[in-house]
Amino acid sequence: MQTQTAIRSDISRHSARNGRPVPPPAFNGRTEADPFEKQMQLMGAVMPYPRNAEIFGESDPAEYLYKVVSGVVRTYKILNDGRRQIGGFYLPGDMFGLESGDEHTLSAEAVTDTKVLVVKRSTLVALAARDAAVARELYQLTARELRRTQERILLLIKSAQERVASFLLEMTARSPAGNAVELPMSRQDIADYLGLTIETVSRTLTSLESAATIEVPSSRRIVLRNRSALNRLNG
Amino acid sequence: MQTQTAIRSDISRHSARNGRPVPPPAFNGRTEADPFEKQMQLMGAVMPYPRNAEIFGESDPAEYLYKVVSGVVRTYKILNDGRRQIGGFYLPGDMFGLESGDEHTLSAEAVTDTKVLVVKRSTLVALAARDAAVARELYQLTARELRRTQERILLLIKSAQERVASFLLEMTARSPAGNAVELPMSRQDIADYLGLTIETVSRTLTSLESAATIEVPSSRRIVLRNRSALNRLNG
DNA sequence: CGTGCAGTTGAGCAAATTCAACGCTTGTGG
DNA sequence: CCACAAGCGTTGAATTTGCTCAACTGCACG
Repeated sequence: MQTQTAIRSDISRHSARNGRPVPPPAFNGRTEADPFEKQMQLMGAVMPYPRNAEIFGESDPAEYLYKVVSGVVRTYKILNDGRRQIGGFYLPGDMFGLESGDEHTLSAEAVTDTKVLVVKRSTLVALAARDAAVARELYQLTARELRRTQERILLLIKSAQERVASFLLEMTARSPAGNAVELPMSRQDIADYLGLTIETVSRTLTSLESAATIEVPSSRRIVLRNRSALNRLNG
Repeated sequence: MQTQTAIRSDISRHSARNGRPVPPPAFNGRTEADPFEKQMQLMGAVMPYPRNAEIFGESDPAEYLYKVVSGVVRTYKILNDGRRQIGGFYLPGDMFGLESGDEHTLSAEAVTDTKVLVVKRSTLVALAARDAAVARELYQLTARELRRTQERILLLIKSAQERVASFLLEMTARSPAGNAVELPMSRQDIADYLGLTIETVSRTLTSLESAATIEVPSSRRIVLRNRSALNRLNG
């Protein structure tokens, strides 16, 4: 049992701006502009969310699908004892809100100021019914999400060192390039993602640093010094 | 870090019988016979697998989809340090082998003597391209599996007591009825499913028993005596 | 009746958490 | 411009949890 985040105090400071959909601007996600992409953009609207704003809540009707245009999003669930488990971080180009059913099983918040492409699910589903390519894409997206989730499970049975190492490798792989990552999320976010406490995350990072595996020039910035050591930890 | 199963000795005793497909017999899964069901049965063949036989391996081409007709199946992955993580248990009526991509990410084995309906994935995908209802079904199945996997993640951040309690509740909910469950799997299987050791599982069960929350008349049989206590633990 | 396997139990230990204190940065108000 | 509060991150010490190693029981099978 661990404590993790209880109820976070800064959420309500920025309440979700339910602004009006604006016309989709130039899209700069990371995936190529395939037909599915284009459909999404035509059907959807880009919405801005300030840092820590809620994008949807745990039991909201799952009316929309979302794609990150810029910024970073986290999905999470609060357990009844107050702990928080983060389901995933979504970077530009990633889609989220794919759970089945009529209601979301997770909540979603903006980690940083974020722009999100929002598409009505029913529109997409209707389109999928007519266009097999769209249906296939929808299926693939979900299957990929499933695969990622299964990998998370493997993560969660490992030691703290292994979890942190895997996390760093994952984030580096998903970030622009090179051996350096700018982590957009707090230690608490990382801890709640990995199922650890902030203290353990912090300690693990310092221990990796003193082993010359990584460098931590500033708390949000990490440089990978010895990638093979990390890979060895990765299991 | 934990040890869990290293390499299990009894696997090779029963090698996978690659028997010839037999005509689908009367289907007795738990889901209703919708059109999708019927398609599956028409396209597929029921294959028998003896206890502990491998149904598919981790890097096998993901050529088929599977549905449990009778018996129980486990999917799992072996980590490079020898530990085993069980991805899930599949009871009659459940489908497995849904991961995306060309290769399976998990292996699958029969927990008990099992009959499995096997359907060529390409056949189903081709059908999905023509029939939107099938496509939708395929999507729904995957989305449901995703949801279940997300719930597993919540399980894995909890304490040993909570994990075992959740497991018992899950199995009871999925089993025929009543407050009693016949667990088809070994303690090792349970441990590798919950990310614990067999000792911890065993101790937790005895502790639940001495708290009068459950009864364990025989090691594979569990009676739930105080469901609300279990639910309280469930988080 | 002995062997092997599955499960339980116990004692010691290692890892991660809890509780607590402290430093650093940032933002705010006087 | 400075003082100070608040948030974030790090570090230390004590504690708890679950793991490791080991012994032992019950049971099935030859």
